[in-house]
Amino acid sequence: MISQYTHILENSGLFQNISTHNIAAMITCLQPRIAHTSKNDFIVMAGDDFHELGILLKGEARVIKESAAGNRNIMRTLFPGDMFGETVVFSQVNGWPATVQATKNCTVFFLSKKRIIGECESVCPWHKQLVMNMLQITSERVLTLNKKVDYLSIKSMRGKISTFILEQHRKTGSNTLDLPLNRNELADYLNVSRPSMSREMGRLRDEGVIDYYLNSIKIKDIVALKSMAE
Amino acid sequence: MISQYTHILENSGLFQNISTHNIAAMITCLQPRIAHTSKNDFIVMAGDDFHELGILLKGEARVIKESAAGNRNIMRTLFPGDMFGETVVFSQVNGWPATVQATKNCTVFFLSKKRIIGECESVCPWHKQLVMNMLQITSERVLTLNKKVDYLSIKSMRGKISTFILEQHRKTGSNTLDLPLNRNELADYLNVSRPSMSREMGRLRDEGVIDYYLNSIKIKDIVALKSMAE
DNA sequence: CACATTCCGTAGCTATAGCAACATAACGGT
DNA sequence: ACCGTTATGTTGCTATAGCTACGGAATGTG
Repeated sequence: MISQYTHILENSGLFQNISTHNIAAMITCLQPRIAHTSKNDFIVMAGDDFHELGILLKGEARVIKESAAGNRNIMRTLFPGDMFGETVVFSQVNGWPATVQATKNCTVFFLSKKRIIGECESVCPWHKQLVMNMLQITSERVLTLNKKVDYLSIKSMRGKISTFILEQHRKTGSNTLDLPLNRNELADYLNVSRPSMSREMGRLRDEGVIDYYLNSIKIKDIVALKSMAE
Repeated sequence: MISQYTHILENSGLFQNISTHNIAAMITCLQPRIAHTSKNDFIVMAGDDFHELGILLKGEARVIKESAAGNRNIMRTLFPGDMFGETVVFSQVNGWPATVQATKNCTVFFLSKKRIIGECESVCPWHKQLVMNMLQITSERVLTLNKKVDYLSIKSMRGKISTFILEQHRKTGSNTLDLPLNRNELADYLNVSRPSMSREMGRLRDEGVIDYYLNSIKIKDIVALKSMAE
């Protein structure tokens, strides 16, 4: 029954660095709740008081959030192995901030907060790894979000572009680098419009600060580039 | 020696829901490293490979971050009880992204990642609470950052203001509400300029959507307000 | 009360980025 | 090589928000 899904759990981050064999053994101890949800049914509703974390084992689902204005937005689409609710479960928020709706028939693996922390430490030494994984996942989420806030807080187009290029430069150390995103994705990430971004990149090129062709960028004047990033 | 600081640890979030008495007992098991740093000395340098989390017990320190352009920015000021490095420690980042510098003579409490997770479960039942606290702190940080990203992603002035007011409205349920921030702080939070914000608020008032006086706001046309929030 | 200081509202000017629309270049499949 | 599709570059117009500066209100202090 569950054992057929261990390979999915293995790829879910929560169980990283735990061998397939041990995952199978842990499941007994974790006492997950397995739920089957039909297409279009709700897995969790916004506002529900719910103290579990979910991992989608089979099917497909959508995380839907209602904006302050009352619009429903699809935040992300879940595929087998994806986890949801991990942030809410460990916070002291009283209700789920989003709705999860099955878009196909789904099988979902629910874990209670208490079980993750470990009520059976003596029996199950892998709990420590589980907790470590959980901490790692949320910590890295914090770092990602922090970086995103950094970018969004830059007001000028120039600043955003330059900072992004410099960041890539720092990672590779090279003056020629490949953008990991295409123009649309980059514009989305920086929260600007694509044409405006292209225009500004063109200006930077005209001024001899950078050169580029498609997603390959060459830094020609790093001093100037740094000054653009404020 | 350390015992004089237990009341500070008590207020640090990491030790919430653990009694003063138990904190004292835990310290033996956690084997913290206590460091004394003179004014202007560095507690941690950016790039250091460091696997501990810090809590400032005495003194004052600054978290300084170097921007992509090479500028040094003061990210925050630490006071006794404040924790730092908690995000980095549990992620797989190889070096510290910021520098922590003492601005007064400091006493710092360092805890290793391993000790927090707990190497001595049988002896110390409070570890679970410690881990819970850690998870709660980072989870709530994720939620806060998510909210901030939401606001920053709204492009129009109107959208930002309306969304913020609606959010406050949802919390209290009342049509008259007090802003928790003054104009400068609000403008900072929304990452816009104060005069532009004031101007747009004035327009919303002229159009009969809201009314306000200083930090007290009255929603006059909630339907319109919701439509402004997109 | 007088005074300083902080906070807030307002206005004019300007730079900037959004938007829509179109042109061109890369890509992928047949 | 052809064609359809997608990604990218470019441009003109316009709305929007930034910036600076200033005046008035509120608050705090001696």
